[in-house]
Amino acid sequence: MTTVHEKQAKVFKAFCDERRLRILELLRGGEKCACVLIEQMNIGQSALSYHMKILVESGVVESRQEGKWTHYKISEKGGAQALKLLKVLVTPNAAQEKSSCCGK
Amino acid sequence: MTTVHEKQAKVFKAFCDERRLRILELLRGGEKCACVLIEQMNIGQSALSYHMKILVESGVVESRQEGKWTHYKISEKGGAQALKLLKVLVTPNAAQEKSSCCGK
DNA sequence: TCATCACATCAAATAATTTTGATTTATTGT
DNA sequence: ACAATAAATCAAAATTATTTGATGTGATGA
Repeated sequence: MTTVHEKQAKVFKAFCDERRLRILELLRGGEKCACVLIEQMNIGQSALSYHMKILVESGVVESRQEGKWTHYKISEKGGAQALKLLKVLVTPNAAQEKSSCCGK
Repeated sequence: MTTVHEKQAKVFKAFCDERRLRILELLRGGEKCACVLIEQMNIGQSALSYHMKILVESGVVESRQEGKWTHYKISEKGGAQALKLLKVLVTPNAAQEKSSCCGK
């Protein structure tokens, strides 16, 4: 079973790790193929693949196959959705309950 | 030494964990004291304290001491900063490099 | 078809995060 | 000053995440 919070957490997994932020920074410069990311990142092929999977599953990055190469880029749609979700998460509800505790 | 990516990752640590998302959801309803969070969350006192520390360090939540009670709420400023940062992270750079790889 | 390349996947090892229970610190009321 | 309470902190255990090296898969070109 996968809760709504699990799904939301998945989106932000993209941004809570140093290496993935570095990858995203590279992708901000435009679409990159995996081989470029590997050499720019000083990371093993297998580890990169692992991080790319997390990024793609977050929706923030999309991949495109071209022959035997895989190209990655930031997903406009995914980015927009992440922003929208974050906005909700940090915005107080319309209906504010009064904290009924601590004598307050 | 703490890199810029470490600092950025810290902000999104707030959102990449199920339990912290649940806490944030509760805080969206208004300021809550730790004791309320503990009973609503079904979590140990010590574990809650751990998560609250991460949330506060992310800047997204602020705490207020009132006697022996600690109250937490979503930080308007912190939320806005997180949004601003996320927008940058998912927005392509003005200067797009052309991927010089894979014969492209 | 065969060898090669790019990347995904797997299992094991390693590292980081989270939970738990005990202890400490600060605050309150007696 | 003392006992009681809220919550932070600590160390150990439990759980997850990440890296590594080996192997698998699909595409390419000879």
